[in-house]
Amino acid sequence: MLRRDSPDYQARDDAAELKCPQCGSTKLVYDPSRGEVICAECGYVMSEREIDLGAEWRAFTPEERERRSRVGAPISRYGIESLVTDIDWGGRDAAGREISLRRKLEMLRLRKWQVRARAQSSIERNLAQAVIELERLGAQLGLPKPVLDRALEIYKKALESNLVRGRSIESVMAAAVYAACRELKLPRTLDEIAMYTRAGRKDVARCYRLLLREASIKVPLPNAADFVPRIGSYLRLSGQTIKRAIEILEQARAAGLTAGKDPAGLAAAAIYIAALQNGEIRTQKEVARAAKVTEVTVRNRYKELVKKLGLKLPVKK
DNA sequence: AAGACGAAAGTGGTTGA
DNA sequence: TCAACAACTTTCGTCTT
Repeated sequence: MLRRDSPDYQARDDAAELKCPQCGSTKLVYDPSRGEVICAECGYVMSEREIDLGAEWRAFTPEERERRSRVGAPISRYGIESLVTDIDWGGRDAAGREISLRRKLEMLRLRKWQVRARAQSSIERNLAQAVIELERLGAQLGLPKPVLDRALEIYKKALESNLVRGRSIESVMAAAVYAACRELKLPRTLDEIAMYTRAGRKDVARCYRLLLREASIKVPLPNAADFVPRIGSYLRLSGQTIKRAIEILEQARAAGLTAGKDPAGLAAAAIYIAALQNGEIRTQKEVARAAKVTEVTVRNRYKELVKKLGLKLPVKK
């Protein structure tokens, strides 16, 4: 995902110097909910894929740490099954002797708890796998911790609603991650997430819809403006241009041009126009690539926006 | 030569019967 | 479950810079 030739890659290196690579300012603001470091001067987004590995709480005493910690020892992928013991029916001990009624009753009780404990552990076992999956996805997509937390919450909900049975843990978790991204307005497309999942896009999409319906998860509609900062920073555009693009989108929304259109395409078109107006020329191809849509879509949207909104473009010489 | 443009045919997903 | 449908993509020829 993070290619060596992408601006993001560059940005990550630059972030170590705590200096904006665009304007050189040292005034940097960290937005933990998005996992982005933003230049306060020009709006440049650096190292958007930074991951917060720490806990989101602080503890000053060991007791506090104990109380606030929600995790235990690392969960190992293997060997969980082998820890389970079966208690046999039948009233004989290991040597084949009849055992007392008292002992039998005690064993009955033990067996009952054994079964209960195992029923619970099946959920936990599933969850353990799911967490592994979540961490893998999170690392590959470069998602900040709040998103991962939220994704796990959603996944647990799905698990409780019996939505996981019959589906792969992987695809349900991918759907949960996608939902969490949408909720927290961290624009990741379904394709990006599906790219790192064996289940495939279709499967993930189906699970996602299921989540929305069955687990009553509400997700705000995708907003084209949410895509702008990411695309803008990829193209190394100035803060003004990004601001202008968002303005254009706001106008478009007010004029009712955004309904049913691919938000990424709209964002790309707005950026293309804004860049042109500010003299930071980018080709349609570049913008399209950054927004992960085709030139044609950028073109169609941009033509539409210019026409319907009566936007003025600088005359080309 | 590269970018912008538009037409036409193809694709995957949604909707309504 | 199927067909109609809208939006987007792919492809390609033409025009502009």
